Amino acid sequence: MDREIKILIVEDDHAVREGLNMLISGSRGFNCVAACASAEEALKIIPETLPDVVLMDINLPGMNGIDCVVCIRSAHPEIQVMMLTVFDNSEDIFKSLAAGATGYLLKKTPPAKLLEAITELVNGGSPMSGEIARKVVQTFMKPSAYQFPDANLTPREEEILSYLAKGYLYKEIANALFINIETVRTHIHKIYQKLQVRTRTEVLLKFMNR
Amino acid sequence: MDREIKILIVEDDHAVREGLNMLISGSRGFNCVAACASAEEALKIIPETLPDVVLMDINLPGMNGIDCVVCIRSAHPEIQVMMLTVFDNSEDIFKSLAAGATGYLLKKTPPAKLLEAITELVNGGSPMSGEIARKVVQTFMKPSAYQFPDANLTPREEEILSYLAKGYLYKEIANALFINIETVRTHIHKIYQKLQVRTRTEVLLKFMNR
DNA sequence: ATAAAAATCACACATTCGTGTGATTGATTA
DNA sequence: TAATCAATCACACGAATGTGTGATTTTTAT
Repeated sequence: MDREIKILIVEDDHAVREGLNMLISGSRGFNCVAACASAEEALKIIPETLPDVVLMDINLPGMNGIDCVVCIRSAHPEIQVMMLTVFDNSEDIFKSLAAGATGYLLKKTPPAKLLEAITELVNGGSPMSGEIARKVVQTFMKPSAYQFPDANLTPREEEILSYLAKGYLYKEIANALFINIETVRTHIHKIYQKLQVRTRTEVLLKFMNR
Repeated sequence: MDREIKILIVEDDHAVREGLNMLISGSRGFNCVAACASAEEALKIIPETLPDVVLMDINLPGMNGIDCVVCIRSAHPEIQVMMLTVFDNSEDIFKSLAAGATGYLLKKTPPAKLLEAITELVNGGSPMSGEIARKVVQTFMKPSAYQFPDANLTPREEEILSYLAKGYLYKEIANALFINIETVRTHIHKIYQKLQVRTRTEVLLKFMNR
């Protein structure tokens, strides 16, 4: 890890782009291999420059940053993409992560923190601004934290529920647990009563956020 | 934010517990209000001490740390819990977050980073060790994102799919769209072919991540 | 030791779901 | 204009699911 980190910037605002360029180029261990003003330009240059990290704005003319991430990651899965944007709304965050971004910083991040985050990114981390991380973490809380704990499911019921939620057929659950399918049906019947649902689909919807 | 941050430690290993206690007590702006060796002890002391932050080990005698988080958060939702453990397996991570923990650090975290993370926690962030954050972020990446957009669903099929994903029965979809249930079945049959699935549950699982 | 809870299996019935095949109508397009 | 596609409806069959009721065994808790 004593090689310079090759960075490519995608940012349509000229001033911001050049600011980032100077910051990176002027920092030991970091090398800015390109600074693009559009997603299209970046996609063209990436095969030639093969950066380690892409700093990606979301709001771009033409193709947006999130779709650009999809393109980059499908062609070069080893490239780490860090979103760098002013948007902190949930939709952008989760679309970005779903698209394959592994970091998400807000533009207000101070320069030193940005460089630190880039380093963490190439070292297998996923740096996020505080409020971003909180939103990400909170998505794990809702379903299981509110409804399920008070449903008072027994350990066995929890176990069967987990198979149910994975889409296993009753007979498959029975095979996996070495019990009769009738037993599976009995358990699921009780689970449904406790969770106040009537179908497997409703269970799935409870796992998600409605 | 000029008040001292009140911290409660739950950690069964005596040496680690005292080490943390000394670190916190010896740092300006941090105040260790209690250091407990078990979850039960913590639950008893919390109402008296009302900490801002709880540092929680997972592997504890008696009640484990994750269940302890559930108890704490249900009684005191304003208390922030940071897991502090040697375990970095996915199950512990996601159970902890589901239980309501908002931070997750590994024990190898250096003291300065730990204090920084506690500060970030009370400021609305969700500090995580690098490899933890990466695992969390990766759950949002969907391989299904490839198949869905290009599945070439017609507008009507998309519409019916949306009802399907909401858990509507076939007959309910038919009523909502003023069409015959047979038509619904035909559409769904084609949708399943295009999405390469065999059950409604598999569709839901495609919507989710894995 | 006894009561309660959890886990197991059984049977019957009705509903829902997924598949296969086929047909009609209207709109789009080559 | 002919071919294609989207949307509609129909029928039949089997698989899977959900419900109700009841029973036995094991484990846990009081």
